[in-house]
Amino acid sequence: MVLRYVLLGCLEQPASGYDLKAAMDRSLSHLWAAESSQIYGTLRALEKEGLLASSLEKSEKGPDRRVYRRTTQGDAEFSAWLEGDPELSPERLSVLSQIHFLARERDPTQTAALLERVRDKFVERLRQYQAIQATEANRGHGASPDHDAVFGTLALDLGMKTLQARIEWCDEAIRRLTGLGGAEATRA
Amino acid sequence: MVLRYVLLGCLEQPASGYDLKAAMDRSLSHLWAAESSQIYGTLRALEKEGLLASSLEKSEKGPDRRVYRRTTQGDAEFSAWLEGDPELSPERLSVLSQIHFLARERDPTQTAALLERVRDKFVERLRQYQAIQATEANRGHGASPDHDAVFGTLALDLGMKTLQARIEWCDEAIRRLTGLGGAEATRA
DNA sequence: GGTTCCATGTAACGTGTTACATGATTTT
DNA sequence: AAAATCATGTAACACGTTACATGGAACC
Repeated sequence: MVLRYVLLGCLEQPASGYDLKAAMDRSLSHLWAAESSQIYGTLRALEKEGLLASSLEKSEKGPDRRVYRRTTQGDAEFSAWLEGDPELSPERLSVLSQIHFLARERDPTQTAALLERVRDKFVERLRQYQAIQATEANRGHGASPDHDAVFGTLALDLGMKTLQARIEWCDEAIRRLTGLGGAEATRA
Repeated sequence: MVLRYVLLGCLEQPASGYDLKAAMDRSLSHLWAAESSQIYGTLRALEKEGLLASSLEKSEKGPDRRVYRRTTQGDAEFSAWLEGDPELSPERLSVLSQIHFLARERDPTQTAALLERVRDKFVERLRQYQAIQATEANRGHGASPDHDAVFGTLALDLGMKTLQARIEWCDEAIRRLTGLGGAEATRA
């Protein structure tokens, strides 16, 4: 239900599935990623529904391209989505299950060790985000001053804030666990 | 790849699919939820792989129950998962796409309004978590002092910290946007 | 002639949801 | 007799990933 609208949104200008895949890999990858197979399938579905129309065009290099463009119906449906209710996907962080069962079946030291590893992964991901942010800051000083500069970083900011909160959570949990293991529980 | 291990983990004591569904709804719902159909299917798959064995047993009320128990192989595989590498599922918050395109196609005021609505949803979810935390604190003062008391709240704490971070992000983004709309951008 | 890039797809699988079917037993 | 609860499932769909197939055109 989301890729549909991402594709519609990317189709302000007519484009082929190949173009869209490339565009998404380039500038939307940390927002929404998709494989070619899924993109092509979704485009066909959108055309069948009447939100897109396509035509075959000769390519300068390579085989013919199927170029999609939004129909008026497509414009309308995209607008409706834009202004519609924001939907929050349910969160499930799978690693919590592992922590839960490990804490039940093993001693606090092992759970703390697992939490350290989880923490490391969060930190690593945070560093990746910081690296992306650094490169985006570099290329974005002559291009588009307001929009891209503000919103390119918005998604990254959210990711980073989320990660920082989770890293802090790991730290606190580890503190509580090593406290339990070393000194017979502080209170509880 | 996760429900498998949640079920294995819940099967310290033999239980039927129905029992497991009930147990998960009761105490693991904010960790990992699953529908009956999926649980029954996964149980059959696990039996086929040799990690579980089942037998039909008469029920006091209702039809016969298929009761599953872990095999030695099941024990081994569950242990391996417990001690294995923690996996972080890739995050994609679908609402970011909506924000992205709205910001591109509409004025900052509308984007700020969307962010307010997103914020409201985060706040509502946070309140739900707080309510759960309150009820869990009440029922958990005679039962199991260390384990459940500490780990029942761990997952909730993470959820709440994550939500708080996201609420702050909304606030900051709204501030930036209304700044842009009102006073011609502070810098950039 | 081989590699790389362009371009579009198919098939199979994995995970999860929704809706429904079936039938027993217990409660009202 | 009807409704609720116990208990197990099937079928269809939705979304997404992985792996592979096909073939042209360009570059070395």
